[in-house]
Amino acid sequence: MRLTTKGRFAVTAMLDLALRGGKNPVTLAGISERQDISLSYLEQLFSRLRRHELVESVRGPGGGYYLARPLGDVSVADIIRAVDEPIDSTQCGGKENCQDEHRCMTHDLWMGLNAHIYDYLDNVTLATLVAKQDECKEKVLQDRRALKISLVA
Amino acid sequence: MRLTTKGRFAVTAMLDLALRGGKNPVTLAGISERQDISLSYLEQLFSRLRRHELVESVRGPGGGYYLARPLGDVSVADIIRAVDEPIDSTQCGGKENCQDEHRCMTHDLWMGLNAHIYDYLDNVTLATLVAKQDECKEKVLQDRRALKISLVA
DNA sequence: GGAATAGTTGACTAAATTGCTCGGGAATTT
DNA sequence: AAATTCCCGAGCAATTTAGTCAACTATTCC
Repeated sequence: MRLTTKGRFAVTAMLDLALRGGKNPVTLAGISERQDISLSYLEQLFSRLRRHELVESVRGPGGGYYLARPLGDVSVADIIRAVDEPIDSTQCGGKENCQDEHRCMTHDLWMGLNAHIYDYLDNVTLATLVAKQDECKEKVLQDRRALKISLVA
Repeated sequence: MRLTTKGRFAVTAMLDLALRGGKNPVTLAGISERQDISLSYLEQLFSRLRRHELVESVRGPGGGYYLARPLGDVSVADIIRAVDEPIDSTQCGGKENCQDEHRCMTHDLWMGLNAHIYDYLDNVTLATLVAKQDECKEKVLQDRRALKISLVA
């Protein structure tokens, strides 16, 4: 599993999609502007997201992308898996011979670590993130209210 | 937090160090051979690990590296933090203005996710990995015994 | 039908990162 | 003194990241 800015961009974009996505599709141009990601890069990312059936597209005016599944069914791990190349995993390329001390070490252990991280990211869905987003918004409102009061007082 | 092959190499090397490290320092040449990582690359990685005080070095014949702390005090996150560049975190570069909807999203949420992953990796130490390694060895021995029995029978 | 909108695709590129070579040091042991 | 080993910097090929550009197709609206 690789965790790079690429995956971050993809998650951010998908989250934008999740937040804006009502009945109408969301345009890449809009995401590009709001999230400050270049349009062409988004095109590349969404090409993959579409091939992995995480989003669906509508062409023409009023078109754009929308999520192919409910928020709770799209995990962060799904998104990262979609935009990152297949990852050749370990250097021994799939030989599961645990006999050799080294293989066992580099292979098995790191894979276990990997699996655990995936496990976690598999359980963080867009729904989770949207919920947190709402929480955050709520907090901002509260802060503003508090600020107003302190200014008045 | 970035999770790349670089960090993987570093963790693998440190694990090798942990497994071999008795009273005598372990040479990079040895790690290089056992783990199939180029010596020069190891030198670069260990230069950072040393600067982060995760390892200590002894020069001259019979020299090498040894862990600067007990196994349980070196987490995978420590290692990755050491070899990966300071990571400029988010694009907004540290402005904590949650006011703006986008910043809040890309910044706060991803940072939370990050924190969670770190949280996990902070709790996986070399001691944890060594324990797993021993488990694995045990398994191999059992398998061999089973194989022997089935061959004899 | 024609214009505008948006996705689709492919080629190409600049910059950064990865992983490595080489060459020379400096410290330490024998 | 010689061998060993860490130390360090320059440089380099391959890959990845992030992006530009250009041509194309499907769709909607007029």
